[in-house]
Amino acid sequence: MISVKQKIKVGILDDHHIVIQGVLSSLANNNSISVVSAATAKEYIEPELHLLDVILLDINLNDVDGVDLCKKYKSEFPNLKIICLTSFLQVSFIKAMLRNGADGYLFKNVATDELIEAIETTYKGKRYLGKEVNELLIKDGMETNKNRRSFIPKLTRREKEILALIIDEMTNQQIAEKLFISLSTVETHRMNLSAKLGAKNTAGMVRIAIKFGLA
Amino acid sequence: MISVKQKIKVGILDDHHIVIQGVLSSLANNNSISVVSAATAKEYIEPELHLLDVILLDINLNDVDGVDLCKKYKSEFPNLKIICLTSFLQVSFIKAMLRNGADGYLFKNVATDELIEAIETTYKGKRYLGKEVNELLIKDGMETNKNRRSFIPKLTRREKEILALIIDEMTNQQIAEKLFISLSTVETHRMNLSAKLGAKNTAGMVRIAIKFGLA
DNA sequence: TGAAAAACAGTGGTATACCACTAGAGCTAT
DNA sequence: ATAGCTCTAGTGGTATACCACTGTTTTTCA
Repeated sequence: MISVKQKIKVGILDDHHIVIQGVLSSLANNNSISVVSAATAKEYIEPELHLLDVILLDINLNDVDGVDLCKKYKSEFPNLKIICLTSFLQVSFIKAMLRNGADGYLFKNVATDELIEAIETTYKGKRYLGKEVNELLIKDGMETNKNRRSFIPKLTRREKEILALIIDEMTNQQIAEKLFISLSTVETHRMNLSAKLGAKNTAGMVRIAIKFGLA
Repeated sequence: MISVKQKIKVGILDDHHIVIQGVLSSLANNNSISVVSAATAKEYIEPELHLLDVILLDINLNDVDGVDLCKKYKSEFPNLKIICLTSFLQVSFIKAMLRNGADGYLFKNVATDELIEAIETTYKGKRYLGKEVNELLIKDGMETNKNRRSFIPKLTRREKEILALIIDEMTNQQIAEKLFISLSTVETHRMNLSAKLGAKNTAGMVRIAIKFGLA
């Protein structure tokens, strides 16, 4: 593929040099991502925020709360994608970050592949949650479900209907015929479902749906 | 689509006229399937077996055991596809029929769509089990699992590995790279998995795998 | 009753899965 | 040691899913 596409401009804000080093080396050989800014204190990176497509943000910065920072950055730069990269693997933190506009959430032991995928995915406007993060939310969702408060994404009636048919091995075409709607409509619903569930493809959608108890 | 393809030649053997009538009317308007033979006793249909692509076979024939019949027909006409169409929704019968070479198993309350799909699927050489049948086998598989005897399809080490990666939302390409094998190989494994699990697509594979406890 | 949400539908792609078929290499258990 | 798996890999195609983007109509409910 010969294309002169723009590299994704990434920034890092993290207390620990070692983390920054790790990310830099992970992304060094990647030709679709360039780290244009890295800092251990927010003062150093804030003047460059407007240049960034994606920022990797830690939660436990020594002087300020990353959760608040997330909200602040997101309101100042709505187009900036924020990926939380942290060692806090706690549902409360994850939910707080997502509520405050974070586009991704990764555990610090993330593999290079996943880091790259997270950056590319959020850059494209989709949410990306690390594997452990997803599992944690699902587990939490099932538990809190009984407590009337759940992280289970709210699906509309039609979406649930279509989700069930997808799990039932029907193709979009078959679903369209069954529900007397057009193929496009089914595809649209499917895209929305995929986004709401945070799935990357059919396999993920089915897995998440079943684990959420939606099937 | 303008094509002069051969219709699938189907036969029915069932005690009850009403069932035969139902199948005939279900398939009457279908232009890819033609019912060329229907009978309430085996003597009437056996001379025509060699003409058939697919036969719908009941289990509880008044004079003879359909399970044995299945084995007999299959050995005489290996290319004949046998779909068991019965009101016996019991695991023991289902297993017996499948052991004896049946290609499909449907409950008699089957919808027209599913009947057609079953015929087309088995005609193409794939196994087709009705929805209720599948669920029953899965449930049974999970229960008997504890008793050291299970209907869970035996997957090879590599197949399990690949199945897990599929459920983990990886594409064939990504799996190939991860396992250092070619895309073709992954596709082959995927096809085998799909067949072993009796799934029609990724969605089904994931659903069945999770319900079998393979994930 | 008016705004928001949901459902519907299209265009125009690209990526991926699905499928039938063949076939060699390596291992493995009677 | 040989028949039968398992794993590997290919060809060449078709079907389906994926995706961004835009827009209209219908329903819901504050």
